[in-house]
Amino acid sequence: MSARQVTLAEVAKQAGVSLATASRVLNGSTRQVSEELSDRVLRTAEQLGYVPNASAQALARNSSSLVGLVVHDITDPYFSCIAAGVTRVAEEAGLVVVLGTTGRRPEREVELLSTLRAHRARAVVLAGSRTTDRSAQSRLAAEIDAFTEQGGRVACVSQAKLGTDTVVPGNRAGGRALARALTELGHKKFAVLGGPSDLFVARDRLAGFKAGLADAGIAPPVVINGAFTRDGGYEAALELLASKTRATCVFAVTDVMAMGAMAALRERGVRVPEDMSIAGFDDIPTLRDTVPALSTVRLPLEEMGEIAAGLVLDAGGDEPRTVRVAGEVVLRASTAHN
Amino acid sequence: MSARQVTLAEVAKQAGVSLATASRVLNGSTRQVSEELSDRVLRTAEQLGYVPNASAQALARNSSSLVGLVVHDITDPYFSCIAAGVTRVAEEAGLVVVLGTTGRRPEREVELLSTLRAHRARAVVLAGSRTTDRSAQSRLAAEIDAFTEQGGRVACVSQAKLGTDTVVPGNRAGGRALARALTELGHKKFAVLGGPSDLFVARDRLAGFKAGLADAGIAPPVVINGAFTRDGGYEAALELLASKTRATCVFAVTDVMAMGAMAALRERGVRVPEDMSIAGFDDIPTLRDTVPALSTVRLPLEEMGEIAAGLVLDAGGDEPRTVRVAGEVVLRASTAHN
DNA sequence: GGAGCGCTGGAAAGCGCTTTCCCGCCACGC
DNA sequence: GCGTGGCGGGAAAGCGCTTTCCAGCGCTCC
Repeated sequence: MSARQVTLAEVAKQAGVSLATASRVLNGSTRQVSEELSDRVLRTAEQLGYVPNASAQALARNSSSLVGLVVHDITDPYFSCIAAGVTRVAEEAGLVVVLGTTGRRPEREVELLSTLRAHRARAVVLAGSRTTDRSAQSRLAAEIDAFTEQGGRVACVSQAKLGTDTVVPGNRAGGRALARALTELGHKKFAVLGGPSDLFVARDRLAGFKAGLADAGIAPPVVINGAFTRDGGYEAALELLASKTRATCVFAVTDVMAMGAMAALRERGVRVPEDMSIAGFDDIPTLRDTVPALSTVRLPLEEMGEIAAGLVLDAGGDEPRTVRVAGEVVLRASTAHN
Repeated sequence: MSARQVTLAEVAKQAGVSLATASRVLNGSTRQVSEELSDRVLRTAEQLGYVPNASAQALARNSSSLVGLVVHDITDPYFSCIAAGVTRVAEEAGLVVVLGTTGRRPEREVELLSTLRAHRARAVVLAGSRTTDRSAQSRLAAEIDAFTEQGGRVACVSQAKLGTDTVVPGNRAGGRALARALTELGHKKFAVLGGPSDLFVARDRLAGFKAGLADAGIAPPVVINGAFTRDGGYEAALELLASKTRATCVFAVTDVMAMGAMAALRERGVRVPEDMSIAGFDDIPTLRDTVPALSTVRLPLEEMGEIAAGLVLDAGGDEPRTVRVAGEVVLRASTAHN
């Protein structure tokens, strides 16, 4: 194995031109090369099966064709949708996506960023949501600085106070609109399965929801925090039931949590929506066919990924840019009139 | 921006040692370095925030720390689960995962492999399923050869006759076992929503299913082919209904297709499982909470990703290895006695 | 008709790192 | 006492590419 690798030098020699000329032909430089030589080089390269060594190019050019993508958990459809958007844009731009997963550990995010820096990634999209953990935040900020210092660009999806380009979904506005829609169905007593309290996304959705209830002059909801996962929703729902709170409508800050919650309700014989209405947030495509269909706030997740990738790939000014993406309330069968 | 990048040379100079020594300290070489110098180098590196330039390392060592992962569609939970397994193992090994998506275009797979080759990726996991398309296969095989020639390793998930390491899920056996389980429920008339006819995964599951029916002395099923997606399942189910076939049980070769099919049935007023039983294949975790709960064949998807990554990362002999992974029939509420 | 210019091609200097090779030093053994 | 290894340190030769700089050439323009 390991047959000698074809190098530019070999192509050049075979084609009877200099290294410089071969390089110019095979990698669109500004310089012109006569058609004759150009043809010869192209043909030889083709024939030898030449593939440029990306590491060498990266080293010589001091910039690679790597784009980082950092998510908490790629099996979470929220992230996989964003990932799809990011990869599409990156691939169109001829770049290659490096996927890192943090497992929701903030320090892992820092590590990944550092690795990406080592690889001289040209840009990074941070899709994991920020937390209120001060020290984690500051270490992350330091890494981000180091990264941008080096000429790399960084964009975040969802809330971030990191001075980077950001795609901000309308978490608060969405939560608020959802609350209003639900009050219009006649509900008066709400509960919220709120995700980890230190997560900005969760906090914003909750805050918006509370504001929406307040708008309608309705009492604040009972809030039960839990993990940002299916199981988190499940546990939180059980806790809600155990607490004997008399809510008629539950808002889970995530579709995935809502799924877990519905499972819990079902197990306990609570019918949705007859006994309890439930709504989520995100409108995960994979979950659209569930029964009862989940009321939620639709976020254009793939598009958000695309936007983030777009931001991070075209240079832009020094000003951090912010793109707001609105959520749209979608009422389906999981919420009923009360 | 773009403050000068800290290089090994600077660290070495600051620490008052040679480049060689600094390199040896900072990248576990076989050579020993005295504790004193070692400490000095480490401290200086730390202090200067030195991060090795991965491209330069890759170039000098002629091997990178990149692992490729090629999937058709990262939003498909089947692939995202596998991706999770692959990334976990790769990250534990200190490697970095490059994610490529093909959008189910075979030529894109070839392109990606070529890109990965350019990056001197040390290994690639091909998770997309193979088709019967001869020419696409042969071009892919050529790229795989080129890749391995260069010292890279390749592993495939699911059926592949490509001479690479492979993780083979028990598609046929699973289909067969499922068929038997369903006949034991008393069903006699089956339909299959079969996915694209040129896809090995689909064919195998179908073939196994047919074999299982034959085992039970039951007539072959009506087969309706469609795309390997939710919408494919939806369309196929509509077609099935339109065909007036009198099946009491439908097998969709994929959970995702089964979801689409259930949606179609529901829309048409066909109750599951009362009027029609339905089963899928894969046991996608995200879909486990659907109602009615989907009967299926469970595949340990994440584990399959882990295994594939494991195969591809530890050198192994020249013999292509094959790891078989069994599917386990899980009957739930979507299939009823007949 | 010669100075100046634009254009193409090639030589060569890096890019930041690894690794070979060599050198000096210090036991150690006879 | 002196050859012999072994060992830690450094100089320097690459790894495969890009890009600067220069040389040569055919023009145009006074």
